[in-house]
Amino acid sequence: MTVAKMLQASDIAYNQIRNAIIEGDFPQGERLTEEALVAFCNVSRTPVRDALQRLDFEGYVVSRKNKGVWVRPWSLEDVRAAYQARALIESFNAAEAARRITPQIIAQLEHLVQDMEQKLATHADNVAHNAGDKAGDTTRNNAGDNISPETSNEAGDLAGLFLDNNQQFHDIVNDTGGNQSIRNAIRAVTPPPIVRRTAHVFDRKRIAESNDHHRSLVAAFAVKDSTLAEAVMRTHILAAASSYEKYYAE
Amino acid sequence: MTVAKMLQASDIAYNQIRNAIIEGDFPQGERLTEEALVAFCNVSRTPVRDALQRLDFEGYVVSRKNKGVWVRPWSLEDVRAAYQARALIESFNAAEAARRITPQIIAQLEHLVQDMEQKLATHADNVAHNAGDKAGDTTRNNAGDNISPETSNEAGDLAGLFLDNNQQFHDIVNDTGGNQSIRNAIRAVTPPPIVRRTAHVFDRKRIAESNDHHRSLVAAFAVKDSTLAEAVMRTHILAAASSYEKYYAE
DNA sequence: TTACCTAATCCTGTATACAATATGACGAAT
DNA sequence: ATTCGTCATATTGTATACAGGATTAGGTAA
Repeated sequence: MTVAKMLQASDIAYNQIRNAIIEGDFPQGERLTEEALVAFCNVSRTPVRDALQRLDFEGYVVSRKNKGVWVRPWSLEDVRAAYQARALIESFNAAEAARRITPQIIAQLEHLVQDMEQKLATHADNVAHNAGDKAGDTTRNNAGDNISPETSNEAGDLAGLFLDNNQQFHDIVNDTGGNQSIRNAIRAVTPPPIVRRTAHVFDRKRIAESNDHHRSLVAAFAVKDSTLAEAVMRTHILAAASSYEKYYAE
Repeated sequence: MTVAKMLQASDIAYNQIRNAIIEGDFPQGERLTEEALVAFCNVSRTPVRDALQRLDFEGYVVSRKNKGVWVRPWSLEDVRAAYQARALIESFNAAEAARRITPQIIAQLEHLVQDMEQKLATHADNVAHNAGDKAGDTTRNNAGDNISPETSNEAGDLAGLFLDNNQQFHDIVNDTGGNQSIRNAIRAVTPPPIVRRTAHVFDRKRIAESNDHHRSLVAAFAVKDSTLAEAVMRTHILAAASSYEKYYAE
């Protein structure tokens, strides 16, 4: 019995505002008044305020007490810092994941790698950047019983497909590390706006390269080589940072 | 002109609930209904909900959508994980701090070390554990123009004095590292409830030892030895974890 | 007795009116 | 002309009433 998942107002607000920021409808640095967002989302101020607090935590907006909320600007320096931090923490966690890995998890990762490979073979280059607001499940916090979807694209362009695939891959690896604090730290240094922007910067060649990193990581896991896993993960993340820099240098 | 700082309702709720959790008035695992907190704090549900969202982010409570909020239980395993993560990230940041250090910052750190040394000399052992709710300034988010006080004890026992001193020391070092993402990550793996609990576990000998670590760190900074600074910081944090484990083994 | 269904109750989510604070414009005094 | 103070306006913070989902108790059927 599929009951047509009912979305709560705070989730509607969260999804719509987040999506507008990602799509650039609300430019960086722009002020977001609650009143305007109420009109934009068709919900009341209470869920809008809830959503803004979440978006603040996740780095989409900056909020100043009694003043208001602005779309968070990300300087190149900010992005560099985020990737540097992520390289440190996520590679550390990859080493631990290599120690705890199981055949089942390896199979899941392998499936994702092959899936992406197939998509690379069958899809044409950059089609369009439509990220629908297709009402996924929601999460209230980072430890609830609902799992955040982070979904964005289901039949979209290659970059969107890669974004989802990559997200799933990293989620599995990060979970395998097993340390909840590390997971929180990774979340803190993996700002969704940047991940999304970076993915959309990737061309076919870069996506293929990234998938190759995933394949190498699976190979390291298969022999439980934690040192190699750590190095591959660091390479994978720093390469993404490099691509981002290169793209924005133009 | 000191105008007797006016506290907003959401801050009152935040401070009172947090303090009650720290003091153990709300035991781990206990459910906190909004209604009860309204009575406890004498503010309405709106600021109570704001406070709960903040406390959720900071690890004081866990929140489940449409269900409610519970005081977060910290298992020994959770604490171990937090310290392991903190050792990784904060020591990395200490290395960067060593590269960016200035004479002014060294002077500040030195002052804190000497201040603590004097307190060690003049204060008697464990007096009492009173952590007043003395209405400090507040912060809305982690990037606002208000600075979080994190104050807890001004004329209290030695452990309380150490807690403040230690907090200030680490804040300065962490800020010196300069990478905002790393700072966020450190925040994510430095759960205030655990830091406070650990500090109250420290006896005079452990406090002195900890202050010695601070002194060693300052020495490493003075010669800009980033490798040494990293190692000292790791030692400092893992030693705290060890003390915590030892204490709770009894 | 046990499993399941129903209904009453509790509690969280939402809307909205009101209060307090910040912002900007206008005018007076220097 | 410039600075400062005051007032009007805009916007955030708070209180509270209402709506809807979740939990539990009671009762009925197997």
